[in-house]
Amino acid sequence: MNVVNIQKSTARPYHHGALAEAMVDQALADVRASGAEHLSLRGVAQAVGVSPSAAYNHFADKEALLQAVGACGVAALDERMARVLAAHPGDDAQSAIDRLQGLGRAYMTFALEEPHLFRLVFGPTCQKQMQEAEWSGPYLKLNAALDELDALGLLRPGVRPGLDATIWAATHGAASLMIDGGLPPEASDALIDSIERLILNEE
Amino acid sequence: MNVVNIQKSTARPYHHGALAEAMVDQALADVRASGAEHLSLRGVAQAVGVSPSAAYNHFADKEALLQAVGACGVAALDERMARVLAAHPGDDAQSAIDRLQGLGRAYMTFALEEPHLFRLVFGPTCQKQMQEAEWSGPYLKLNAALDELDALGLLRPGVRPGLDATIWAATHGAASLMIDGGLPPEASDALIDSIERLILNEE
DNA sequence: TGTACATCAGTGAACGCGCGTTCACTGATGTAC
DNA sequence: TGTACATCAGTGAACGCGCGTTCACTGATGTAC
Repeated sequence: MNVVNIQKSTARPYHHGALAEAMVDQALADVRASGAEHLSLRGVAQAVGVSPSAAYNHFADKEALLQAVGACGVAALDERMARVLAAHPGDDAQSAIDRLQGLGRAYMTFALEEPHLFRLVFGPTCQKQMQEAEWSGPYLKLNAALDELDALGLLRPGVRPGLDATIWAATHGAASLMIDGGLPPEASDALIDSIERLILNEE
Repeated sequence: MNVVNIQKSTARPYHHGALAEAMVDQALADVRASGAEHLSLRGVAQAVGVSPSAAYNHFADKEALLQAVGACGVAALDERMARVLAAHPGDDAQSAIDRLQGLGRAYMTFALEEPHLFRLVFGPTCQKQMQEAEWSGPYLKLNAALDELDALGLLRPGVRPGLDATIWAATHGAASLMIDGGLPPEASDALIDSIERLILNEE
């Protein structure tokens, strides 16, 4: 008899209020769970409790939603790297080395813990974002870590030019290969050791 | 009036004869052109001139076809690398260095020229193949090239353990990043220079 | 302070599509006697 | 050498599905006077 009232009090408001954000969150969760290639706009809308077409008030198309998810992925990686830097402040040699090690480890850990997100971030869907400056965060952190090592005289002479790209490539490649089974997950420690042997002055 | 005869003489035989091979070839072309994610079993069947269900006499499912395509991709990469080795025989230092350089360059060129195939080969579809020994070809070639450099005393001391994985990772990472726009295509030369500076004894 | 109205953010039904896979079938092939 | 028959490799129709996107619409919001 008071069913109407109960439903009325429970009813969702007609306007969601933060639909764009809610859809990105849901899509992020879906991608994390099963990969961008299985993401469904309709599925996201349904999970959020909204009709399929509502999405088009906030995103041009499915790809735009995926790009937003990709941006979250970059942010997540960047945050992990920032945490590493915060955990190893200090101007001494050991701190600088720890920072570089930690950045590489964070990168590979991210890939192993969030393989689907990692693939989206670096995949064709997010190409444009990568070409633009979206990447400055993680890349600049690596670059700065190398500059610090160099300033402390820890790098072998002549080795610094291009080293940022090389180490990024090595870390990224190891991450990718570990995800796909080309290298075992334990390879990350060996990689970090190997890189240090290559770039640091013998003490 | 002799339409029937003409058609008869032109008619395809009921049995294709080499359908499996023809489908792999067609699928390979399709993947090359537009990526594994857009491959359609029905499309391949149609292009080959056969009904959609005919495929199931030769492949368990679509993924099996894709794995066969992936195997072709690995073979193509391996062949490029083999050609490089053949082009630089010789026991001298320069030949050994040229071989390593050439292998890396071939790997990155393959990625840039065949990005879709590269992604398939290293993507989740072919994970099992990667974990099994399918990979021995390219990887063993790299490993052998490093052994040769080491035997000639060209590597910096202490640097050889794990170097195969590190260089594979760096090359693979650079290839991936160039495909996705994270690094410009010209980065491959810089990468090769950088690696040489890292691993070779100063002359 | 109240009201008209433009704008915004939803609904829900429909369009049109291509897909992977199954099934009962038939034409072709090759082998055993 | 000829024939029966098992097996192989196709056909083509159908199933069932979920998808991205569009469209005309309506309820809610907020702003100008």
